[in-house]
Amino acid sequence: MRVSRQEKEKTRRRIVEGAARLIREHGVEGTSVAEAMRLAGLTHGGFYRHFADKDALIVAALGAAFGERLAELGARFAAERPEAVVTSYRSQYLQEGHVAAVALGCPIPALANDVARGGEELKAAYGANVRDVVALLAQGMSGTAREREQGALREVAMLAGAILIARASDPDT
Amino acid sequence: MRVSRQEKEKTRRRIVEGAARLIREHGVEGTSVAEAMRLAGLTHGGFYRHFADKDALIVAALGAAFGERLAELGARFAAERPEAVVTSYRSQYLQEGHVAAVALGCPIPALANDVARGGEELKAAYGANVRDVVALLAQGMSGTAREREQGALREVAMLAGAILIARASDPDT
DNA sequence: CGGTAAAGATGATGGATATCATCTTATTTG
DNA sequence: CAAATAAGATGATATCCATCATCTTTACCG
Repeated sequence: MRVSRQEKEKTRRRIVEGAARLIREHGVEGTSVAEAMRLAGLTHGGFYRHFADKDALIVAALGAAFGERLAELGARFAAERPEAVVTSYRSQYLQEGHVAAVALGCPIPALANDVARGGEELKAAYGANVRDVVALLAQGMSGTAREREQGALREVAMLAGAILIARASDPDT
Repeated sequence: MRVSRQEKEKTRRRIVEGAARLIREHGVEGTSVAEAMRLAGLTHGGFYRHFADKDALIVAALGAAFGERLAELGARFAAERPEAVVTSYRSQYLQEGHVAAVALGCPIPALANDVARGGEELKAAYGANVRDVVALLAQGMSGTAREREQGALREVAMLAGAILIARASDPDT
């Protein structure tokens, strides 16, 4: 049953947003096309009306996951003084809630291994998005432009590493 | 063709050490039992003479990967002043060579996502090994015991995050 | 030293999954 | 408004993989 153009667009969005959660929680290999479609309320059949192949979905889903996160960070800059953002972001990031909420959490730690083992296109998208996050966060740093960039990168690496390790360990560390 | 007891033990070691490389490079799901056996010069058939199931191999391989790393760190403490170890470890860790050498590199970043999505047993093993690494590294820190532990943990998180991000990005960041 | 059991090989089996083919039904478009 | 077309459903197909069954050969135990 064919649906209208806008309906198709909404469907696509639903698929991508669902997939953005699935890949963070179960990984790229752990996410099947059929499951992504099911989560969007569809069957596997129509998938190729929206994407060339599974890889294309993954790239789109990665973008959506970063989009959520960049919006969150942006909102924080709109609401607080820039110098306060780094501290508040860090304390929110390191909360137990974020460790548990993989599916909606930051994609930098959640997808790092998957992307590292993925194709060039995926790495390019991930890298560009990481640079965006770092650039945003650098606005809340002090020092020269270079120092702020370095500081933001170091901060992101530390935060991502901490979440990664926390999620991969039993309730300790 | 049955082999001697020592031969079997050597075979097992070969399987585990090969798997320790494979899982770091291709992930747990990306590593097949058959491939691990092939890398050890065997066929898939004999696998269950050595392990109850694939999970058991993964746990053993994880332990082997951490073993390599702990030995490396230990050797560093034997060769340098404790205060020098943190700095030298960091500079070696962050080298381009380590980014490229996933298969033989530190398992903390290489396996984090896989372990986070794995079973309890795997997480327990990972967590315990991370604690060992942190405890060792803490010997090269200054301050109270608590501060040294905190500093080592922060250092490990930062290093792992940096490698993770570097591997998941195109040649930038 | 002979019988038994086990290491490893070969060859199923069953389940999962990406992708393709086809069908139905509704939207476009001329 | 009718014909063309496309969204989504159902149903293959082919591949990969973990695990099991069975066979051969050789180590080990009595």
